[in-house]
Amino acid sequence: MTDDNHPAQAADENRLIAERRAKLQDLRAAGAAYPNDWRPDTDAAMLLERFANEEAWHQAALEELEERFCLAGRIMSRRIMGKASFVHIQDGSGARIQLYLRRDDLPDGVYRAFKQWDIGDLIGVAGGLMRTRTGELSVHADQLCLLSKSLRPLPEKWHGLTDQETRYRRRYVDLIVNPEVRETFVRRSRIIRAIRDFFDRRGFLEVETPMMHHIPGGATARPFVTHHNALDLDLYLRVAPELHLKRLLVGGLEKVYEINRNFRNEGVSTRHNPEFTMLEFYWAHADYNDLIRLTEAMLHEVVTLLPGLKDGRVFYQDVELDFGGQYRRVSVAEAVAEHYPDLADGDLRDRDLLRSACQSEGIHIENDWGWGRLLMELFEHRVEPLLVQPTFVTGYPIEVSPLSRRNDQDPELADRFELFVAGREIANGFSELNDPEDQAERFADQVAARDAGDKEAMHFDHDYIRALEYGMPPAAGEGIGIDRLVMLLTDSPSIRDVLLFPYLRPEAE
RNA sequence: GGGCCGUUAGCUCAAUGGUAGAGCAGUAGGCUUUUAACCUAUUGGUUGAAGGUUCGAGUCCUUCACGGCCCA
Repeated sequence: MTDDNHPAQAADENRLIAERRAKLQDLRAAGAAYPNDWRPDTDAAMLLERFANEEAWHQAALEELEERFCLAGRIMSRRIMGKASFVHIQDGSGARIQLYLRRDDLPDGVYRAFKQWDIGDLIGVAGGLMRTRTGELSVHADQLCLLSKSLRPLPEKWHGLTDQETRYRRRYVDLIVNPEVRETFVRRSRIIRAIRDFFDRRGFLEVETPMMHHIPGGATARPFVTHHNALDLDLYLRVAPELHLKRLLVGGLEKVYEINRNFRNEGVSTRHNPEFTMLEFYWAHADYNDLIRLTEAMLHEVVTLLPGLKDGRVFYQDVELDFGGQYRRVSVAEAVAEHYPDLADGDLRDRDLLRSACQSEGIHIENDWGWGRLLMELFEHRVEPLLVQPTFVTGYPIEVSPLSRRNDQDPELADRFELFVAGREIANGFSELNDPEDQAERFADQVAARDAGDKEAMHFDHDYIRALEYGMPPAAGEGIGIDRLVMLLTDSPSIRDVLLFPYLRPEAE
């Protein structure tokens, strides 16, 4: 910081801000700049709800009501008509209520001071209620004070703030002027609370495991690297909590869940943010079929609890999604066979045939990929986008499932599923691999893939193997992308719309 | 990473290569039940940044920054 960045003399200061800053100086001189002694006893939403009935609460009834109300909110609009004014304030409830200010009904000098205030200022108001000619419930003020001066003008009242970049960078302004943004984040909070409640009632313990890992693991993804100064040690931000949560299964915490941030060092898009929120839960003495049933129950409950969503149905980008009842189940092989008629059932494990199928689809492939990886490429290419209604996909190849238990009948497949909705992966769950020797071999395969250049492949986690060697109960575990789920349930086209502060490159100087 | 589009006043937007404008907000005045209040007057610009072409660039060209959409 240099001298020309002094807060009172910022170089980019424009005239509008300068005018308001001058008003603030006057307030400071009067010793009334930033008081903290106003205590509202209600809010706009409560008043609008309580007095919603216009017939019962007509003007005369409101006048007889010997009740005074005290509110605090932000000035959103003003209509000054000489010795009386109308003002709309928006308060912490998110609702707006009109104030009627009449010079002769306010203490001396207050009305004159009010005329110096600006849209955006935070004010306190007290008074009785009234209804205007058009029937709008209004607070007839007999007390009024300025609580916090706003130096920066708010966006225009009619068009508001529409520039996407500014909305994401200045989310605080977006929240003030775009009510649906507030609604989205209220709903996000409700969704997460409903999920916690669902698991708590079933005896799951919410836990917190490390964000900083010596060995990144639990997912195939590139990690962020950071550095611990005192220990002079590089650390990785976690890509998944999975391996720690399963250590807890070993330790006897047999039903655990964590809702927290993961960090993946990959591109940024409408579906990817470098940090994102995952629910992961682990359940001893259960398998992936139990997870499928639990997931259905959870989603149905969450959707039903959200206001305005009945019968488990929700509209996402004009498509109706049905989260009620039992979701469709299909195996990877079935789905691929259905959409690639040239491939017969027996071809789906034929590496050469799958390679040529990928090539004719224009899919980039690597030489060392086995049939499992190739099959998944075909699946992602043509099937995934078509899975609009909630669908559980099962029968995943072991090759792409390094932490899953092998299927008893078919050791090349994992006891695993993924849930797709609106063409997107929402959940990934499987019966856990608790055989330490099998797990050690699969880590070794991952290390070999790493050495061959796959930067997303996992490291060998010796302590995790040691934990398994103590004996992990048979279990199933699942991860659900909370941001993607919230996108679906708030009809948000971009992940940035469900993150309060999505990642953006630094602003240009 | 690639393609397309965008960036002009605080906000929302105009402007054939030829004097940078409007609405809202602001400022001054009027108005004691308004509803995007109204009436009168009026201020406000490094056109994202840097180069280039041109007598002349918001507009055309190049590079860069940031964002949006699509693709990988």
